[in-house]
Amino acid sequence: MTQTLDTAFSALADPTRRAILTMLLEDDMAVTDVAEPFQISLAAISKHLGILADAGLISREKRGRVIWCKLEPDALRAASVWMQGFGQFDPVDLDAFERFLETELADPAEPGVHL
Amino acid sequence: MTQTLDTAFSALADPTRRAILTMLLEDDMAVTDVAEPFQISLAAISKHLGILADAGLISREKRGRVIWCKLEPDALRAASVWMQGFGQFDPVDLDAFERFLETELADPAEPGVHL
DNA sequence: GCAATATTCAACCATCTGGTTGACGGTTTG
DNA sequence: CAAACCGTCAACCAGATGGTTGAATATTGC
Repeated sequence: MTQTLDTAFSALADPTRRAILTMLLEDDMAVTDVAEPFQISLAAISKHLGILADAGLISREKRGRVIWCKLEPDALRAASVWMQGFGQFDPVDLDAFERFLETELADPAEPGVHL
Repeated sequence: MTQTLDTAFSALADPTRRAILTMLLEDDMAVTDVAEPFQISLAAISKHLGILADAGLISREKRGRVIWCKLEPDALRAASVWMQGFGQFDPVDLDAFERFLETELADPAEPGVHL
């Protein structure tokens, strides 16, 4: 968790990592379960989780031999504030967001439409 | 302007590019003027502007031998919506944003505090 | 204790990124 | 027309990124 904006935005730039965050929105998950829907190796997922953790976007807690991953939405605050300043965006349109998540969830890392 | 989220977030991940966007927030600028406060070469700035344009975050218009760069804040909308969904952030706190811009403007690409 | 499970580490690879320099193509201006 | 200016292009480079595989480290269950 170093330079908030640099690490947060570059963490968010990868579709696999955004898909992981979307999954964690539903509930905390073990690393193996996070990896399950993706075709890439567990080690690759572990790296992605490390990047998300460094950016402060998730936290990881070891209980027994399982590591639980938890979304940390506060880390998005700085980035969100920065962005909103450019567009005077309305507070989020939750309907649009729901539709959006469907496309994100539909196919975790395969690009799809994405607005 | 391909996958909106991928290109937008990765464009925003670079501090030089965020500094450029911040400068363009004030007014449209010619490429040479955009480059002026930075120590890197004009060609490097030209590349950054290309990346910002590909992400749809700016537009470029040639008038005579000068190319004018213009902020296109709409491109941030999708990314902003995506992010707000994770934190249910309040509509932007403009005071925080002002303080934030000061640190961004203080030293264009040198990291500084940044929240 | 041993085997299976959960996760990371280390080495490696191909590709992308951000920077450089020098040459080039338009556009003014003298 | 020639010189100066604006910006991009092309080739190159060092370092980061995202992926792989195989070995290593905990922890659990039989």
